[in-house]
Amino acid sequence: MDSVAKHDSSQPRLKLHHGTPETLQSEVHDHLFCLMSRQEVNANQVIFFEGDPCNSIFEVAKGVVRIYKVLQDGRRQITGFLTRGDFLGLSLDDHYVYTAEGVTDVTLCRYPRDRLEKMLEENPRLSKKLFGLMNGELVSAQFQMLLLGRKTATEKLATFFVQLLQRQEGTEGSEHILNLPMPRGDIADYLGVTTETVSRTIFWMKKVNLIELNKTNQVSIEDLNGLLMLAGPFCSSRLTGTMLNREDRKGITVKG
Amino acid sequence: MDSVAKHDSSQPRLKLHHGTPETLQSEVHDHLFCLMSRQEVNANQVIFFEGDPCNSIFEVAKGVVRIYKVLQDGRRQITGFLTRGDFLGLSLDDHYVYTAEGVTDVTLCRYPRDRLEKMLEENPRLSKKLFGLMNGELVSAQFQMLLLGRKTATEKLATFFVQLLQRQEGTEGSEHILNLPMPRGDIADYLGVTTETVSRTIFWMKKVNLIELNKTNQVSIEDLNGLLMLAGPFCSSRLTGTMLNREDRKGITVKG
DNA sequence: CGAACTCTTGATGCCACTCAATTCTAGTGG
DNA sequence: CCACTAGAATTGAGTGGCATCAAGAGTTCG
Repeated sequence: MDSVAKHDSSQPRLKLHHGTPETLQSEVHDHLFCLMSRQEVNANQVIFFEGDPCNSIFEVAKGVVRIYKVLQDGRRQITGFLTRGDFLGLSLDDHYVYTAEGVTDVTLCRYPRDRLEKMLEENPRLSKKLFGLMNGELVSAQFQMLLLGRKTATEKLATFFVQLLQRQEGTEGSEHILNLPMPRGDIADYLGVTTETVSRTIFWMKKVNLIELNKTNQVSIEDLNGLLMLAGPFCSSRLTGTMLNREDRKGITVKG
Repeated sequence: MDSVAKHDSSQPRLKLHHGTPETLQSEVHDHLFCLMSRQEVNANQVIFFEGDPCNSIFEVAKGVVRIYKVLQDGRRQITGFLTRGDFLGLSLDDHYVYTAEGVTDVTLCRYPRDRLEKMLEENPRLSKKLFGLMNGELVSAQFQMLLLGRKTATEKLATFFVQLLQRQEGTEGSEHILNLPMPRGDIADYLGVTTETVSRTIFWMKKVNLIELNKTNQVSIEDLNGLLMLAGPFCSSRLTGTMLNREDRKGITVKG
């Protein structure tokens, strides 16, 4: 096979899942097409539990999935929201290391793990692509650790909005309309804060004209630069270009 | 060169880096032996900066390395401490995504990235091994997100101690002596707290007889079960076996 | 022995959590 | 079409865990 990518590249999309170019997903998908079976999952339905034997690997075709880990007393940390093209359960472990649930109704492509692994060994190209996928996840995991350990609630929310914007870049006609398919509690558990804090922070952002709240699940971005400043320049390794120092950020913070 | 591992394997080690069996490292090491060059790094010396062009990949042969990301104002999040057998800069990106420094004096094996990548494409076995390595890192990154987002300072410290114990399992004669090669500030930036909090928490643990403080950089574990309870049952996916509920943990917390 | 650390300890303050009440929203059945 | 209801989101008041600021005590090393 020649070196030209097979998949549709008609429109110049900038969609960056977890910092990984979309080309990867498509190519993996092509490679695995033969193994695929479909699966539908309802909102809030569990796809698999942490600790379940890992027989299948999934690709999200439609909808949003949350993956998370919990402590015994119920404290939950959502480690990612997965959308079209993202992979679920991608590991060499015998057991899933996190629980996966639908946020919305979800359509999944399901690949049997044993056959996938066999293909991996036989096909270096595929192997490299999956390697790239995992790498992207690792990179975004490190960004998330920075966020969880060192950012304030406001900065966390700002970063989250910027992340979502990057993801849906090019997919929506309106550039600064941001949909929030997940409830506040999910956002909170993703950012390591409480729902109340999410709510209050969103209100604050509205007050200082960073965003506007259209519906409960939809905000419009009024001041992208302001958000970027709050989020910090490296919020997901691309999109920034502008280096900004602390003073600038402070300027935003007191503005309202 | 034959297939027998080159480095010392005289004693039955159970060392689990980031949840990955040590066998992986050895095998990768053997595969890459031909490419290797050595490099010495002093304590607190930078190995590479985040954003530097990524021409080399490193394996830690001796010493401890910290990898971290920073915000503009200097807030730092350490995303990992790497020891013998761990890989540095393992990614397909053109630039390093974190900064790496020696905690102690460090000896590194250095592999040129381009040649490593070529080998990856030609050698599915090697590819699979590296895949496993990355997978392990991803798994521990998810544990760390749970820790950073949802655990209290005390639980964080307890988890950290248990992690270190697992790592040095089998390498030391004395089972419950724990060495802390890194300063308090590093521990703080790894756990998302301040040095003061680390200091106070360690003192508290001593007070309630969970640990004993031998030297500044060495503690002895007096009550491993107590630590495990505080850390939570899944603190790094193995070693636990015992499921414990909230009440038990509370019991510990008030004990002193 | 003193300089420069790192680590500890104390006092105070604030951000975000907790608890609680109200409002909003979406879905249901009359 | 409009109550009615359950769950989600917001809002408010009060608290507490951890950060901040500031000394003081060890430790290392020339």
